[in-house]
Amino acid sequence: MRAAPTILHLDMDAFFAAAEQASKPSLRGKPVVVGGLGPRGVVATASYEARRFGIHSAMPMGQARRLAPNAAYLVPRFTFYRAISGQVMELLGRLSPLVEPLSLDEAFVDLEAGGVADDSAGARAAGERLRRDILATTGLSGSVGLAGSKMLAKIASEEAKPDGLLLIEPGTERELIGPRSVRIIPGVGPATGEHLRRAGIVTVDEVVEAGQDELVRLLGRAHGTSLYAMALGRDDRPVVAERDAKSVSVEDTFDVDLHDRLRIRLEVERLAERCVGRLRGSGHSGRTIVLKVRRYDFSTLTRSETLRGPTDDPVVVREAAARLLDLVDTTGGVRLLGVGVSGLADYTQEDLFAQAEARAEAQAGALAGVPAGARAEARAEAQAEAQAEAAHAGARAGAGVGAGTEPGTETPAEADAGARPSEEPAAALPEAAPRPAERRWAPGNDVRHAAYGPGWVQGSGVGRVTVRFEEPGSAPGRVRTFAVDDPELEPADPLPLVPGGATGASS
DNA sequence: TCTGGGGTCCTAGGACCC
DNA sequence: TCTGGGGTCCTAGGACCC
Repeated sequence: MRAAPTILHLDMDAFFAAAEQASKPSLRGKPVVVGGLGPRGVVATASYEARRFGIHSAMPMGQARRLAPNAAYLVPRFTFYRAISGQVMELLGRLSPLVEPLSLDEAFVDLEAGGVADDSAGARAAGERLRRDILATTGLSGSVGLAGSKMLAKIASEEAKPDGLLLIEPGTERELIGPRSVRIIPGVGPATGEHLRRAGIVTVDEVVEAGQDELVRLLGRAHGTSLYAMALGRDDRPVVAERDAKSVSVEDTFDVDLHDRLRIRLEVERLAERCVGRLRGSGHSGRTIVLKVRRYDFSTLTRSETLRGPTDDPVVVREAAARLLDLVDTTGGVRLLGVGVSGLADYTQEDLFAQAEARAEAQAGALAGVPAGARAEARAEAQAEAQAEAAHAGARAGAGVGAGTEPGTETPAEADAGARPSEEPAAALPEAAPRPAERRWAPGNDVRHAAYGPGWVQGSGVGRVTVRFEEPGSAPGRVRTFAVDDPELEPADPLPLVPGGATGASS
């Protein structure tokens, strides 16, 4: 807790929905819901107009549609949001070298480290200027919290929403948060909140009264001590600019439960390859393979296997995932499958492949007649050896591989593309299907018509697609309907929200 | 039309080692 | 002769966040 409120927390207001409203004039002032549009979709973001109907993040789409049948329902366009996020993060970077992004729409900034503010007046001025700059360059509003610690800055931005700024003067935090619900403290969710309520603890002041020992008894060592400190306003966590990724994972929920064991296995293998594509894209290899299975009854289990050394070989990961699947009873059906890799090492091993392959082949030959699992293990071990040697020899293995690609940033389409590494040993897998019409013409996607110009998909079905022709700077536009295979209509990139601005989106 | 996808951190038990 | 006591790694599950 520092003496001046120089930690800033920025949170963009209803980010995905606001970006859609900014890019689609006819939706401004209207309820907009962004999220999965399939039978098992949930709300990612609801515009403030939609929130008035009771719609909120993580709500099942079906429920949202019942509450607001006339709202606009759109698929998320991550490439577009990422481009806007990049503009915002760039503005934050001008304030300080210490910027800690928490997601596409949220970040901490250490103003003191940037030398832009060392007291309340300076911090407030920097926050107000930032909000103006964000509006000018993106057309969107963000809320700013300023305080002497991360926790309080985050609480402040939440209180300031929407489109506001709140500065918590150091020394006033106890009176501000004391009477409030414990749920305002980041990290206290539904389960912890309920746990505390049953112990008679509802407000932040009551957390303080309970004392550290009681909280540790109720919540465990780490959670108990940190909650007690937070309730007292004590939080010395620094703003950290670079945080290393700890894991990479991909998962799919299926529109209908999967029962066929072969199909389940095939999906696991595809997920494993997609996961490796992302792993490599981020310049990592990893040692622990995790399989996640959500069953028909929503019960979720994970099975993991730790290899002798890190790998980014699609075959090794695929075979490990398949072995893990053998440990799982899928009777009754499966609604979600996921594959992840953790225990990440900071390099890829592309230049080690030749060695590893040669070794693995030699060993596989020696192991003829040994079960597949054992062969894969031998292969992983051979790789681990090759890697250890390379690391020892140069410590520069894989430097620069995957440059320019951030982890976890693909759109579904990009992820699909990345799912098939060029070394691709998965010839046995079916070819990627062409993008189905439902995806190509998903509601919200940008299009361009040879005669009518830029617009966006309002809806599609039974061989037709309805397009509204408007763009960020235009007046609300008109709607026209076309055949889904109309040669004059094609998908398009998002247009800049602000004249002269760049979206950076190219896909 | 009940419940996404990508993460982080913590706990707890057993194995293993000194 | 009723069993030690830590660390560390691995696995599984759960809470939480956006």
